[in-house]
Amino acid sequence: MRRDVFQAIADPTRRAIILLIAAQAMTPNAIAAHFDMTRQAVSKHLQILAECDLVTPAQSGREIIYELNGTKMGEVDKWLEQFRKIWEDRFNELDKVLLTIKKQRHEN
Amino acid sequence: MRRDVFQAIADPTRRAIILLIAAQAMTPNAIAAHFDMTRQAVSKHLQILAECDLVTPAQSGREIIYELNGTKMGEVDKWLEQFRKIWEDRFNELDKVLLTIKKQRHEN
DNA sequence: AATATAAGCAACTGATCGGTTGCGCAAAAT
DNA sequence: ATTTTGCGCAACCGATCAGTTGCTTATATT
Repeated sequence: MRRDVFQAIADPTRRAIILLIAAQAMTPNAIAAHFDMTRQAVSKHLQILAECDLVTPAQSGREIIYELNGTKMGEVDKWLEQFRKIWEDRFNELDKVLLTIKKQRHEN
Repeated sequence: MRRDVFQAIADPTRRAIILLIAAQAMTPNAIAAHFDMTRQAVSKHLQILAECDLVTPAQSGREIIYELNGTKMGEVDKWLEQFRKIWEDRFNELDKVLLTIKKQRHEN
């Protein structure tokens, strides 16, 4: 059971769920309605997301509302930080040739 | 064959490889020396990383030097961008109670 | 020319994954 | 009080995965 954030966001369905409840916290049934798959399947994904604290369940009567824990996403961001410098430097190297392309990137 | 960047960085070994060649471009054999696994296993990982352009092979005689394509990591960063606002807002909501914690976070 | 080395490719294997169906339980609705 | 609804849990299944061994090819070395 290696449940880290990276493995959690690897699945496209899981990413879609995250995006969905980012806008609005939801019950498993409500989430499942957005996908072509069983509630149980969605529940499994939610369980995985909950295991690594990407999502927090809040019981309300017989319903369980899952909401996004946005903070946890920072872990991925932190890992990415290591490379941010590299891909910035890479741009600096190609200064002359890619200067125009760089400009375009900043324009949109 | 769903070879997206997210699936690529899901594997811990793959992340380690990325980190390794980020510092220094390497041949499969050189990379394999850093892990407790066969060269072929590493080669498979490299193939996956290459398939989604996270890594670029450069033939040099009979050797193939794999180097990191840092730019590609931006795709993950772009996806993360959607949530950056959320996890910043979350902090603003909890203003009073978490102010001290926020301070601690900024101190280290 | 013979040998050693670097690497990709193919076939196989056990483990994990994403999904299903079927069940039991507790909260709402009737 | 009975039924419906929302949910988690468990067992099962086919597909994919991470790793292995064995082979071939091509470039260096001797």
